[in-house]
Amino acid sequence: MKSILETDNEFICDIQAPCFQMLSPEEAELVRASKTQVLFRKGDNLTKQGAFASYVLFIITGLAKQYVEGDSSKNFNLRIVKPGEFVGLSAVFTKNTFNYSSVALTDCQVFLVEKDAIANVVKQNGMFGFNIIKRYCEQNANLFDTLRMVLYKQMNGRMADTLLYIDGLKSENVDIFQLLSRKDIADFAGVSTESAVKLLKSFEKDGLIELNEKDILVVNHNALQEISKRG
Amino acid sequence: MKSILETDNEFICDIQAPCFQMLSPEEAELVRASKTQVLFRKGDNLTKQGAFASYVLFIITGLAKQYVEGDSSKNFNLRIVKPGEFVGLSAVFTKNTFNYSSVALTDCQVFLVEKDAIANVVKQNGMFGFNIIKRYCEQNANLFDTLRMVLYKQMNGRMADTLLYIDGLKSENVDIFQLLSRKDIADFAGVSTESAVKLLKSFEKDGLIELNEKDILVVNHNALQEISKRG
DNA sequence: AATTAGGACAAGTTTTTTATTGATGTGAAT
DNA sequence: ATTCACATCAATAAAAAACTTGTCCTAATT
Repeated sequence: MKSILETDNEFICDIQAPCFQMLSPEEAELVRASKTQVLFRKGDNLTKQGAFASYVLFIITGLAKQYVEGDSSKNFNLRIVKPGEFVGLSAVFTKNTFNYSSVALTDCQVFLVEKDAIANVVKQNGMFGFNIIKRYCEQNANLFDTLRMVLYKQMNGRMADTLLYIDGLKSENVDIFQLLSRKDIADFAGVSTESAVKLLKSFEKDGLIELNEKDILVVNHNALQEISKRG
Repeated sequence: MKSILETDNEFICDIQAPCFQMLSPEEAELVRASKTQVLFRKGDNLTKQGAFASYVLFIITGLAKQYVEGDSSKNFNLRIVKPGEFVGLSAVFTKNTFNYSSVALTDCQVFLVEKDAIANVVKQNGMFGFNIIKRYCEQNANLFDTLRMVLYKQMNGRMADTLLYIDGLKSENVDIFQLLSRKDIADFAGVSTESAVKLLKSFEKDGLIELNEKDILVVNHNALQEISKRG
């Protein structure tokens, strides 16, 4: 009898993600030996800000949101994590604790690999290491963009950024907006929930977007980008 | 500026839990050096079944529920974790992954200690080790009781057990029932939610308990124990 | 001093979740 | 074959979250 939560050992070999394809058989074995697969259900925490991070998470299927926690329910959303992406890469190299939380927006099949295994493989396999570092830098760059956004832009610009970002995920995930509450969107834009509601209404009135229940359709892409630029 | 989520380093010294009192200053320092404190918000996962377990959790304040996950939403609740108790002790000695999930029923201030630190202190300090083992054995014994319950008892007996167990927590935590849904209670008794509702009604009709909204008052303690014994 | 940006609060509405009840089905035990 | 001990399904009611809107307040900008 095998629980639905348990791992099929063959799974890692089947992974289509480019970064695992470039491993030699021995390296793949190294990873395989220190990995486990977990089904995170919708709403489960994948990581908790401040908790010890002894492993890296690799999303196989499902979507999660990554956020930083502030004081009492003041969260700020950093990004949506998609299949093929890592969470907690910083754990491998330096940080011993997660510096953000993340939560499953849908059920997520996730791969956990102990950080030592990843570190060893990185040391052995330059191409793999390069890829990991590249991913890490990308996330970092996005973090700078985010920082700039909250530092220099005001509500309209931030909401425009948020909408453009989420809309960009729609190609791969049509129902992304169904998974997000107004509070989620507000936490991406760094505004209060009420302000988010009002901003969305006003964007709709101005013909920039269309609101259908929870779904949001970006109608005037260029104008939104203009607002984003103006700040 | 210090986030509410961050640790006050002095906290561990102030801990009143007997098991930390018996450490020598150097041992306390060892623990302190590999610990972190995290605020888990109501609904956050403290542990996730199947994820790597590199640390032990010690509850300072708040309540959590510990449960095993089965197939799609078939969970079974093991226990309520109270302040002064550990979660994940098995990680220290053998198991590399958590074999259960747990979730905060209220906001929880939790202490995480890396397992190596605990292991080292246990090796040095016999009394501390004895205490840890004792706690671990207690949890284990409860597990056997639980196993017996689901193996040999049927609905009425299981619900009686569940009510007696939760009622036993009321002395320390009057509003414990407010924190539990009917599904939670059902998952403790290992019955369907609908059966739980019906059982509670029937217990009320028989004058064993009183239902006031979410709160449950055990009126006839002895009769419940009798039902528990009969199975 | 006046305007602006945006949060806080309050109150109402809608949607989602939880709880409840009855009816029906099933497999094990008699 | 029948009963027992449940689970499952469906429909409804009730409670809790989430969403919406308007009003007011404050700190920064003009």
